[in-house]
Amino acid sequence: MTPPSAKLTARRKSRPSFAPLTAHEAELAEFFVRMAGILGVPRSVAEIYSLLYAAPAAVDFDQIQGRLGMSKGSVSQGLKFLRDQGMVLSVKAPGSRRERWQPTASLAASLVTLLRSQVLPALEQSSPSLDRIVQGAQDSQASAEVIERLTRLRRWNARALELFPLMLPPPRES
Amino acid sequence: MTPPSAKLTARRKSRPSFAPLTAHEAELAEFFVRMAGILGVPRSVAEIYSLLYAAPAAVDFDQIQGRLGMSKGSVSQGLKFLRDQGMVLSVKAPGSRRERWQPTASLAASLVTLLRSQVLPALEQSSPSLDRIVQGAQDSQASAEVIERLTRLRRWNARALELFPLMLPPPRES
DNA sequence: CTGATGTTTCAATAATTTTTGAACATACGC
DNA sequence: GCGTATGTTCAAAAATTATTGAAACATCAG
Repeated sequence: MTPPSAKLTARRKSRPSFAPLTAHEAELAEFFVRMAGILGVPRSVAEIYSLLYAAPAAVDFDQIQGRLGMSKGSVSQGLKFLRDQGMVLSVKAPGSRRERWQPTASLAASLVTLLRSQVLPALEQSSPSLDRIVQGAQDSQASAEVIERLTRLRRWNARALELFPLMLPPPRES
Repeated sequence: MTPPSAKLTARRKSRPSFAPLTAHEAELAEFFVRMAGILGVPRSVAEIYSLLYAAPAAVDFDQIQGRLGMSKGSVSQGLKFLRDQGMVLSVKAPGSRRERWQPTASLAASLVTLLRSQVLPALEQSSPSLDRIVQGAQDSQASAEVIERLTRLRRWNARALELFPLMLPPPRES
């Protein structure tokens, strides 16, 4: 599979053959993958972020694909996700169309954004539901115990809903 | 499929034909399912918990299976999960072998336990990894920027690891 | 003791999620 | 403006995760 001479096959693009991850890079990736897993973020996304996180400089599309050995589709979708979450940003080298990626400043902020994007919609959707449910429990002659439980649930939901926006201002446009 | 008369088929056990969920019960279940989804807890487990949560009294195995329309296997596994997380407990009616289930007192406490069970192992596993990684970055001449990032990551990890045990005493045996 | 009742186990199946790759769009350097 | 380097889309395949159901197991009432 490996061409005898790189020069011969490299007439056109000089496909660079990327280094596999170092042991440390792989270990860091496992860390990010584990943590991401808790929030339901797919492995490929965590791997991409990890690579950028430990990189000495911004990394371009082909390097990501090459070093992680994943498909173009995955890299594209993974970067889209990370971009949408505000976890990475791209810089363009002058005189090249190619984008190069790096993590944004604060991982903490990114995580809050990520959490918010998962939890907030659920909370919002639930608010009217919980109102109806508590109402229903009171109308039917539910036990005091159950009404107490449900009311507490609603209180939590409302409180979380207030609290979340305070944790960080919503991501602004660039 | 439906027998003409329940009495005829019910000679032996009087299979009780369970009521489907009320609208409010279903809505509450959706709430729990959504929230559980964030932590990767399967739908069936959330449904079981929800049923118990809104029930006026402890609920037995067959009722859970019947009202939720799920298999014995799912009910058994779901209860095992909830039991292991300390989210439900069983009471036995006297003179009956059958267990009846109800939610434990504090949902909040249960959630912390659940979170812990997901996050703690990841943190613990990661600790030595991160040490090695930071070490490696320093040994090789990584950029100050990267070393800074990795060091911060390790600090976080360590802090979280200290903090978690404080949030709630580990579940004690009964 | 024993047999029916109540529960667990687990291999097979179903459902869901993730990844791939080839076709399609875009825009930039020339 | 053209042609191609650069990225995106999306349907299909692969991988993962959840559910089922039948058989094994356990336990207690009689």
